[in-house]
Amino acid sequence: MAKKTKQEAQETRTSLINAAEQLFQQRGVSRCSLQDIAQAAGLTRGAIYWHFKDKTELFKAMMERATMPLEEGMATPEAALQLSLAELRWGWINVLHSTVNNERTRRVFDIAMHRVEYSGEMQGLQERKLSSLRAWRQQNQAAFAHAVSLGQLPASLNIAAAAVALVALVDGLIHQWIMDPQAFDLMAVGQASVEGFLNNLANKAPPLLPALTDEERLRLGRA
Amino acid sequence: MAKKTKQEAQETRTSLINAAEQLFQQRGVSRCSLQDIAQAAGLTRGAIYWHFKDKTELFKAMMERATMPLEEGMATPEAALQLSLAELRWGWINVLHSTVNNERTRRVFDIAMHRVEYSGEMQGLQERKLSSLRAWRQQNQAAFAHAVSLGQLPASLNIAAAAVALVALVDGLIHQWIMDPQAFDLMAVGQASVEGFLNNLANKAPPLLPALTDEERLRLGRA
DNA sequence: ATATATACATTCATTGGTGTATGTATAACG
DNA sequence: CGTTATACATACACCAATGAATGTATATAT
Repeated sequence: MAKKTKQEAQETRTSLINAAEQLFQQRGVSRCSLQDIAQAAGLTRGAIYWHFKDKTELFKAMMERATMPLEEGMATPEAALQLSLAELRWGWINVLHSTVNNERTRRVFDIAMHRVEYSGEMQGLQERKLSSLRAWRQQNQAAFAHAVSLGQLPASLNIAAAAVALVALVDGLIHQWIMDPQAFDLMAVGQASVEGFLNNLANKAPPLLPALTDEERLRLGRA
Repeated sequence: MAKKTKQEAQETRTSLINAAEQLFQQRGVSRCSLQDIAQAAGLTRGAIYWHFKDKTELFKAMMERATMPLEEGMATPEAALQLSLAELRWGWINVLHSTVNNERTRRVFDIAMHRVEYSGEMQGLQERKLSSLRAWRQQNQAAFAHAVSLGQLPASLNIAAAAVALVALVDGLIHQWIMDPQAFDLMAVGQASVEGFLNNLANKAPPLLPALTDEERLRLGRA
């Protein structure tokens, strides 16, 4: 077959990634062959091996294309030190928004969460995800520290724990929603949850719950 | 080779599951063969095919063994209607506790979250997980409704959204901790988060954050 | 005590997938 | 306008893994 224009070559590359994205989600990464992907794109394995070293590299390219725009939305570590709580909320809302409204983001989240095994060659991707998580925690913690310095939040606040919890909250919401999108309105519940969380960091209401009883503490002792 | 006692047969069965549990976590489910598992258990594939139909059934048996004790800890739908917030908190703390202290629970969570693809034969397992999630939400929502009826929580509370958020919070915390256990103390942060969440459901503090600006709302309009 | 079902081990046939080597028509370049 | 690098398609060799078939020694039931 004939050589294509550089322009056309890029188009086949993206169409390969598109096909991979679809099939990865449908059948799982390890359960669809390069043959399947090439065929779905109307090409052959030759095209894949020309553009990518192997399936792992194809997968990485697919992830990169989808996560790059999201990571650009993150503040730099220095900028995070000046982040206001309103800006922090805005960042989270943006994440939720692109999760709900960007089909590609949704698909790739689904793939990253349920259709791939993070072992062997893919191990590096989990560490990448981990460092991304750490960055989110850092950003939130910095914003909390800033709010404390402004007196918006009490100095007694455990900002590290609060950052972990807020990241967990949103991550968990997205997780649940990807699994079952019609279970709830991610934008509505997400926005309310984040705002509720942030608002409640400031107040010192009397605890509704009594402390754990001695018996309960004891029962935690056994494995 | 010789026939074994029923007692011994059960022991080989569990040792097969043990080996699978280890290898699934280390290499990922699809990346370790039945040969690998049998060998790790000091047996052959014959033993596996005797006790299990195929790898999927072996996997299911492994999951079942680990998740059964956890699901027993859940209240029945009728009992959930009478659940107090303190009992709800106790349930969550128990989940956190067995996540931290039970090595098997930890391993299986790791496998279920990062070392398996929920496609094809495994699809059913995702739906199982989904129904489990729904059950948790239902249980929490019922407890919230009960607390509202007792006047402990305001009638204006969106109990469905609150249930979603609380499940997401704990799920997200466990998720993050499994990925990076030394990042934070799951028991401490988890307990504080759950208690904070529940306590804050009751109060009506003035919002710290201003409403979204018109410009922000506009920016959400575009994809 | 004999027969039968059990609890595996061993062997075999098949296959789906990978990586590479090779072919080839044509853009791109000088 | 000829040459070369490009952008694939095609063909080939090579497992690694599966599932089923078969073998076999011994609990277990009767």
